[in-house]
Amino acid sequence: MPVKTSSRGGGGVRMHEVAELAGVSRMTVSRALNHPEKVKEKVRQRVFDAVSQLGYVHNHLARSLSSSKSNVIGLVLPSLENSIFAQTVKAFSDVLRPAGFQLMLAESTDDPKEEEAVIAAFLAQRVAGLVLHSTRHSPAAIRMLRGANVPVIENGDMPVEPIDMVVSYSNRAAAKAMTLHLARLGYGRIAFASLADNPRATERQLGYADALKELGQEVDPRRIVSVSRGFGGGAEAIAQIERLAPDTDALFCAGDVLAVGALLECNRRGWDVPGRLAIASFDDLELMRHVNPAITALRLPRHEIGRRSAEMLLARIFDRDLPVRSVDLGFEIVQRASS
Amino acid sequence: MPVKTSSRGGGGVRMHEVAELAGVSRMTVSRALNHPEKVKEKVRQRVFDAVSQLGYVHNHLARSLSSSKSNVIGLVLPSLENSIFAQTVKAFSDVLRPAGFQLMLAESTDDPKEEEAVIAAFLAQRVAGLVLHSTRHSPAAIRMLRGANVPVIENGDMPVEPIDMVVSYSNRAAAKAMTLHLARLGYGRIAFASLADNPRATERQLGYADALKELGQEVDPRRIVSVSRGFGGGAEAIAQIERLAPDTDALFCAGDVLAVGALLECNRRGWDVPGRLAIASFDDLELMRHVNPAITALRLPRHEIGRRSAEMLLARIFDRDLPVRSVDLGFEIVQRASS
DNA sequence: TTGTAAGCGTTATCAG
DNA sequence: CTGATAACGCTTACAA
Repeated sequence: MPVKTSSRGGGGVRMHEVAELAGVSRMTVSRALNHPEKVKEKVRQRVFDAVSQLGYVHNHLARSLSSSKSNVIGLVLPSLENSIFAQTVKAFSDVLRPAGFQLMLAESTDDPKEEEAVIAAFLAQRVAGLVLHSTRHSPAAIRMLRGANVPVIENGDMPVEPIDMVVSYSNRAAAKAMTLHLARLGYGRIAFASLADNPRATERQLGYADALKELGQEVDPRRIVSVSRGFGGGAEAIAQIERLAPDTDALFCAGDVLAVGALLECNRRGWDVPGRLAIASFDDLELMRHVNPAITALRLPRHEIGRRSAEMLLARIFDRDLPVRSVDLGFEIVQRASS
Repeated sequence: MPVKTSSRGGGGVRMHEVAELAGVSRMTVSRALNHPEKVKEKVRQRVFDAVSQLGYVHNHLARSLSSSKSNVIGLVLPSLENSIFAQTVKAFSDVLRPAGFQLMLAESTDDPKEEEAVIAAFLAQRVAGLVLHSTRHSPAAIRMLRGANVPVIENGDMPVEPIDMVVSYSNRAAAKAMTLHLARLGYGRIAFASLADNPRATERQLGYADALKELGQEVDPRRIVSVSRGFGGGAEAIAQIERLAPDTDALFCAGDVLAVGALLECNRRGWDVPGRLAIASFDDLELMRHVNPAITALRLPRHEIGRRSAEMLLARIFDRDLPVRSVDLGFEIVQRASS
């Protein structure tokens, strides 16, 4: 028969032991920890003393299981390496940590099957809320999310059919606006550099096409170049343009890194920017302001998206009324020397 | 025939219901889920069918509580915005996800008190392991970690007194090596651009001083410039050098972003690099190879650090023998056109 | 304000 | 290979 011992090697201190040392019941310890105001000051102090004396660490696993309330939020990003997501993650953390929530992170690689697996894993952890930086999901994923009855925020675009809540901007509208901006500046042969296998880049390309249509121009396939990720992709774009459509006078890049890569390649070749070729970026990084010339870019409210998303999630978790479920935070064109 | 729905409104399906539908006990369901090989194929199939028919989602909270085994790893980074950490996070994720582990992320801002709070929060979640990208911790934090008996990896430097396991490189040794490299190239008045409040940058500065000493040179305080973070900091460094020590012939930057900022500022001013001023970076980013001229840099095995750390963590979690507890992955000097 | 009893949903253990 | 039973450590609901 197992002997009940008060001191368990390596296994950690239990609430019960804190209670004993403080001379109260487990419930009082629990309350002192979760709702300090509901315990008389003197008792509370005794409890806290016992906690620190024993080095007690509250078990949130047990708490979550018992209370059916988790304090973990799951974040699914297309890529963990992309620095633009860092701003969003940071914003989430800034709001969530002070509220006592932890962040769980995973990568979907923009693959619906992979995203589905990650969502399943997060639901298994009983996350209190979920943030998806994508708007395309497998039917199974959508079914799981609806069935789980968990607050969900979609982030990467304005989805046609939201799962739950949305905080984003429209890739298509933003790309259209930038293309029109370039046209207004006088550029008449605008090229678009895109990334393959990236649904957001695809939307951006649609926006580019929308703009050309509105301008009464045909989309010239020679001016749509699909390149690989990274700075090297920007250089590829320049090479392709020179080869296929050398009379191009402006290049709109689907991503910030691409734009910088393209600019640096122009620098290297001695092409005048914007004289020989204007460059514009879909996304704004600090770097955009520091290269020579500084790059015209779409400024997207990355930090604000994270903040608002986190706030809406918390509101839902705490059953507060939500005035809106879908927020379009828009974008801003920052005109700089590259165009 | 209507699909059998759970009797509990959004609360989720329990293992018990799966067991009933499959005509087995809960234990068999549990085994089928956790150790499929321990259940007869036919039964296993019945269980899986029941699972998908009911949309059952395994409750890892309950599993962890009951088994005292968590499948979450906590990662504490100095900053969530710094892109160099993205590589590490990615590497962790690549190893941990296939092994069935989730990643929990938090920011310490290089503040021991904040780190302590984050560690406490992670321990409360009963993480299976912890990764700290820092080597300076509050005494209380160290006490908690030792008491918790959790595998810990330290990452950002080679610590004097490791808590548990270490996978890193030595900031001091690397900085010394780069400084000596610049000297060997003929630069005799090398400046160092540092970041305030960054313990790793402080170590790097010590390495810089070590090298000068070895070269028989005095450390000239005019050549040690402390600047703010970001590309702007690089520009500040150039301005300070011009003002305080205009005869400086090489600038070693404590960070990648700083180095790029400095180079771009030189470009802007028309300073020849490396003719007027050579530039070297402590850290290598893809960007380093693309700017003009490409920047000489220390290549640190960021991805390898993440991979090895994750592997060692898993080894410890699964009680496998660990040949070593401390790994110095070293560094590499990549000589490019900027020096 | 504090305590008691009964779970929360799973797994360890041991018996069959 | 499968099942019964007792934990895992905490909180809810209610009683005092």
